[in-house]
Amino acid sequence: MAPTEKTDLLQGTLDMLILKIVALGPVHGYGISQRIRQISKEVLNVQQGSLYPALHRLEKRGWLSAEWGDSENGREAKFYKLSAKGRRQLAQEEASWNRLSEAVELILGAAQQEA
Amino acid sequence: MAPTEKTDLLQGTLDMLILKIVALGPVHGYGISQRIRQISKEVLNVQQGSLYPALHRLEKRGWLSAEWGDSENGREAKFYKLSAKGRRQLAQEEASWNRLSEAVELILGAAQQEA
DNA sequence: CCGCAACCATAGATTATCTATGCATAGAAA
DNA sequence: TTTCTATGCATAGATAATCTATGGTTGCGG
Repeated sequence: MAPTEKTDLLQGTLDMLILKIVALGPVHGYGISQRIRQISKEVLNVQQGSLYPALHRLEKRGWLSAEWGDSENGREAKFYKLSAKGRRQLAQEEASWNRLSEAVELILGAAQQEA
Repeated sequence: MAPTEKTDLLQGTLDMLILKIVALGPVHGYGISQRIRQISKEVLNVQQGSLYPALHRLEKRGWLSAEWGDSENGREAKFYKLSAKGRRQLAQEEASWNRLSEAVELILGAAQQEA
């Protein structure tokens, strides 16, 4: 019930995470969620109900392109590739993340100060 | 218009930031937003429409207690103090933040790997 | 044949934050 | 004295992100 426990990821980072995974090489949707989980050591768990709408959103914005193909398990899967526009977007989002997370760290690192 | 630019803070961190600031000593609402802005070097800017509802939420959950008093500028202001429960909550949220932000860093740090 | 993992997808609920607005007062500036 | 700005609290409504809950298909191991 505690708000921090029911959140599987930090709001606002999903697009960046997806773009980053796709930047590592073409991959299908299901594989993206697997890699995010694996690389994050089981900490980040993207729900399918978050993943697929996000992928469609990113594609619609021209940051990803999609193409049907065969997965490693011999099944139909939609593979995504990063576009040049997507690469620029990823860079921007990384910069923004760094800026914001550093700012949060500043607050968390703030020590008691006497009046 | 880009989603990352219109965000003044990372979603989900506001409660933690407020609790942390209040943990530094009793402070009124307006002062909380000022300190967040100052300590974060003008990066984080909490809107009043986000701040006050958040304060009421935190108070209702028993993490903060409020009391009217006089501000440094001789004006009526509501001062907030952290409760024991709030202190525990803050610790939890910090732990959660660390876990999640480290996970994000793992993804961002992931390098190309050959198949 | 049955069940599960792999794959895609959408609808609706929940919730956080922002924008826009409103009000009141102290002090500086004009 | 009037006016503007900063200080201070507050709410309503819009926006948007993510989750929960579904639903479906197919390949493979038991």
